[in-house]
Amino acid sequence: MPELPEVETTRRGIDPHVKGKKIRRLVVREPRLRWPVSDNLAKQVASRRILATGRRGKYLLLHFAKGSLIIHLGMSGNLRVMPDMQPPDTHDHLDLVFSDNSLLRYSDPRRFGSIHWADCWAEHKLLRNLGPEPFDSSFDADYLYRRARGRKVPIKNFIMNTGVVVGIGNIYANEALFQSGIHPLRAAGRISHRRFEVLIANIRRILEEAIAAGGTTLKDFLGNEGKPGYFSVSLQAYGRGGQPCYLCSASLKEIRCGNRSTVYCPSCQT
DNA sequence: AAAGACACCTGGGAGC
DNA sequence: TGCTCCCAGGTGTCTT
Repeated sequence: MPELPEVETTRRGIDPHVKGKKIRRLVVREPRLRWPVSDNLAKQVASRRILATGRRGKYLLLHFAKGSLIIHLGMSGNLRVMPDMQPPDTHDHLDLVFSDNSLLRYSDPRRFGSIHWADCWAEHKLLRNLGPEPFDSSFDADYLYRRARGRKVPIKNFIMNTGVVVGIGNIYANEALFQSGIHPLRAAGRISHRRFEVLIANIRRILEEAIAAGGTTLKDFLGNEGKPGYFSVSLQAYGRGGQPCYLCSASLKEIRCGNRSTVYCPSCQT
């Protein structure tokens, strides 16, 4: 369950191995992903050449001269490049086989991921209403402050809402709020402009550090080289419920917020 | 319109 | 060993 840094790590890992490759065929062993893999997909990608890779939020993009593949890894998906066809494992649902016999293999035990064709990716139903990228200059304190006016939703839910900003999953939402000293249940509309500046700076720094470390490994995630990410050693809040706060030694609290595990320091985060 | 609950699915770990 | 229960990185959709 990749968050943005895991998706970006995957994109950077596969990029040199898929760019310029021509697709010979698409093998679909299990079409029952979050949405059924379209019957037309194999025909749509056949004989096309991948010109570039991209990412929008947690969606990974493979761009062709005309059209794109939109891949989401869900909670447990991963992509690996293989030099030639290997016997598939239980959850290896798709292979994108290239003309040189190398392939890109999609694996996803929980099948929460998806793959779609789009003539124009930015207009695809799943992507067209997404908020800005966290590293985009339009994602600033003015923007967040304006969007948050009148909103009573907890700030943690607010920043995890992909219509507000993309790419912030549960782990990094916990970390960003901890490092910003903001209580996860605080109403989004009751946060000052100044605190949004701090929050945005922390979101960016944490995501950058996680990408540099190759993502966070919990259970399922492996980079495309099969190497785990190393960011989990830097987590200061997530997974530390009941343990002492690194800043003040108070016992970190663990609650449910937005139906997800949420850890915060009752003393540092207000 | 906004907020919250629920759904999808498999696997791993805890506890008995 | 093996059963049952709970939890997990996401996010679209339904209900209040």
